[in-house]
Amino acid sequence: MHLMPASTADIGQAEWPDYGELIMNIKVQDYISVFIHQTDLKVTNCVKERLAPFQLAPEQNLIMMLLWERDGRTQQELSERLEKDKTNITRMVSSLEQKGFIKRVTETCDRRSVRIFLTEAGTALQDKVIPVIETFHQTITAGITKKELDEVHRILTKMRANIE
Amino acid sequence: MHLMPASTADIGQAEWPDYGELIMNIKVQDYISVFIHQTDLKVTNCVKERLAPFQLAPEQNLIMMLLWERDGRTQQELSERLEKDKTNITRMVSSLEQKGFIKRVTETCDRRSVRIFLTEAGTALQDKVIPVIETFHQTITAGITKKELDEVHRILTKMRANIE
DNA sequence: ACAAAATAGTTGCTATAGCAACTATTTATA
DNA sequence: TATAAATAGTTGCTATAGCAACTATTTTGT
Repeated sequence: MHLMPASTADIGQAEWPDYGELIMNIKVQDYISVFIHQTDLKVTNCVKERLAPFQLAPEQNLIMMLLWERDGRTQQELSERLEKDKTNITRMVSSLEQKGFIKRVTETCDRRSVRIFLTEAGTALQDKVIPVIETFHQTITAGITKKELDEVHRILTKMRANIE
Repeated sequence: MHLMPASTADIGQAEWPDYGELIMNIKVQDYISVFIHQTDLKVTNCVKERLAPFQLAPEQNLIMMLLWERDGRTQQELSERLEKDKTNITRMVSSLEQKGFIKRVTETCDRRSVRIFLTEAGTALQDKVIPVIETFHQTITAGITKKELDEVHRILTKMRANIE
């Protein structure tokens, strides 16, 4: 029984649009999808702030993390690992290239592919950024047990499965 | 102890970049923030698909839901209710206006404000869209108990609080 | 009453996301 | 082998998000 926002669902009433004028405390935030979205925005903004000193946007940072692990990956590889559209990868890689953190090298044996390598500046960033990311994750999960995190993960996974 | 992705955190090792080459199953998805983000994208895309037949984008739909409850709201009001930047509201309202779902009326007693009213087309949309949204929420929460939803809500709220 | 401050909206910029359509290159196949 | 199909990447378009800076209007404070 979760079709309606929690505030009305527990008292088991009819469809909410019918009494929109009567119960004014209905909020779109009561929809779990909206709540997840707003949470995501707050989380992303926090990461954005913390990475701003390094000229690294949050999603660009994910690319850098993969490259710090091992560079010379193709955009295709980055796209698969990050589960992002290849067009987004193209644009993020372009941005990282403009900032001088990576360079693109066309693959000789398959000239369709581009391999991404870290520049010195890009490599140097690792020791500064990784601690920031770790501190962020310590902060956001403070006072939350592994069991609770697993529970959130499990239920969000179920929601993903529910919508295919 | 959640600074590292779950796969390495349980065995209590040092910083992950140091053995990136050895343990290849580290995924950025193991970070709860990334997982939440990807979940949000999947959820949003599902809503987007279901609302596409009505020429309504997901966030535009939230504005419509507030207006179906009661129209004549100012953009300021919409901004506060949806916790969105006023610039986003301006652009979403412009889009809804272009599609002919709403009209803007400048407030006579305070000519800085604009009140948003539904057009006939916008009003007519309610009966078609609300069932789609309700079905979506039934679908995404299928097999998930109220207790589980509350737990997710509680823990996500704690994460929000952790980052202010 | 008048200047300063606050408020409501708009526009420009960057970053992200995802679809469609395109180029270039490689592979598969008749 | 010539052609079709697949693959890698790019560009254009729309939608969202948030910051900075701007206009217009109203309210405050002296």
